[in-house]
Amino acid sequence: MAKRGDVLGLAVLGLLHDSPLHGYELRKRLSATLGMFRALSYGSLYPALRDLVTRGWIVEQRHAVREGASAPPPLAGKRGRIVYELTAEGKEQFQDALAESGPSSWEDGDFDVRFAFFAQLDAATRLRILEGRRTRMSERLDNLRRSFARSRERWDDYTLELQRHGLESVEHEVRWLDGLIDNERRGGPAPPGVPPPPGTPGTR
Amino acid sequence: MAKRGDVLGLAVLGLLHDSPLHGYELRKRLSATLGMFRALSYGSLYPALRDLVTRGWIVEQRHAVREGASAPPPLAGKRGRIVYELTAEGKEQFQDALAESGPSSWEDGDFDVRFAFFAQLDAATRLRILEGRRTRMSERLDNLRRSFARSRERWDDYTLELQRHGLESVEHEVRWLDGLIDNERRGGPAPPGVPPPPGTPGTR
DNA sequence: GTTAGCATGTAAGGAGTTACATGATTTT
DNA sequence: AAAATCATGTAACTCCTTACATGCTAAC
Repeated sequence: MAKRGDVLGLAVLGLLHDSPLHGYELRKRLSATLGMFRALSYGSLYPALRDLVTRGWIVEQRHAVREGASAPPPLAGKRGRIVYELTAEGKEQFQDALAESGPSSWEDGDFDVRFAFFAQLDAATRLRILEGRRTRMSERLDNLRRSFARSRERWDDYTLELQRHGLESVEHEVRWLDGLIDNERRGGPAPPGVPPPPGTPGTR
Repeated sequence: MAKRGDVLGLAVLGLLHDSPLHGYELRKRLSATLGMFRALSYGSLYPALRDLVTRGWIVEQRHAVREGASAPPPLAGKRGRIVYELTAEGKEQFQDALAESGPSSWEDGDFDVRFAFFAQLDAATRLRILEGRRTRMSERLDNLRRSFARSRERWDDYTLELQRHGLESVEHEVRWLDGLIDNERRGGPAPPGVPPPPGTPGTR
């Protein structure tokens, strides 16, 4: 990608892996899917695309008119769609970057994008990433719990409630990861709804 | 604050409202409490403090040595703690900015900080902010549900699972807000654990 | 023919991080 | 006396957004 930890670049290559797409469409998919629930701006996307072209990971195909248009006068100085396609080198880079299962891959943004393309990783790598993420989230949980216990008297009820809710969210995330790890270990190649470990026992 | 929507400035003023604090301590509290669970860097904090000083919202009190130290030779070119204290104007600014209950106050960062200082707002303003936030989150939920339904076939199981989990998190947030609004309407001045609406029914 | 949505781009700037640099105090 | 932690600060940089600007295509 542009650099180590360029989540956007990784996501774009991943989406282009299936089929070539133009910028506008890429934005829609990035916004709707990859844990990137907030709309990504064009001011971010287009420069990133140009960067990937410069690196040779993707190539442009310019189209002057709509797909349905009869005559395809390839380009006439006018502006049309620019469809991007993954190059062979882009594919390689994508696989390498995706399989990276070190500390950076358990951080929020990185993890989400990797998870979205999990189908393209082997089971062992998937497990390594999931377990790393779980450890990371457990650490966060411990910190929150400790700071929550410490601040019990210092803060008013609203601040405490905010912290309690944050704690709960992280606990939920850890349980989710537990389910996924379980599923993955069972050799279950896909998580169809993630059946919560039989009876959905108590909170911790 | 520095500008409309300066969450950090608002949070600092809020923490200083109780008692004067120095930068290092402020950072600890900001990291541990205000929904800002990730550690804030000094490279952000100190410039922000200087900015607030420039505006006259806070003032510096320099201390050359530790509190326990005998002689307090106020300052001798050496470096010591700098304790910041809210000015009268700072208090005003804080109250005004905190009570701002328009669209920006229902965005992620803004909402969390305002919520943390809810005790200092009147019940009507609290309710307005909570309801705005709830509407905002419901919108987000609708978008996610629509995009989830639309993409059912386009995506593999992992991507779908990621979206499902995101959806679930937002649903959880909406239920949390419902509880808080309920509580607030009942005149309940504080949320002691937020009793989930009696039986904690099914997920949706 | 005009509005709405598709499509691409640039410039400026906001809000933060990392890496660096310094020094004081406390603990081992 | 060394190591850990407390404490403050700067410079460079990253990643993203906003506001602007352009033009094409479809629908009313």
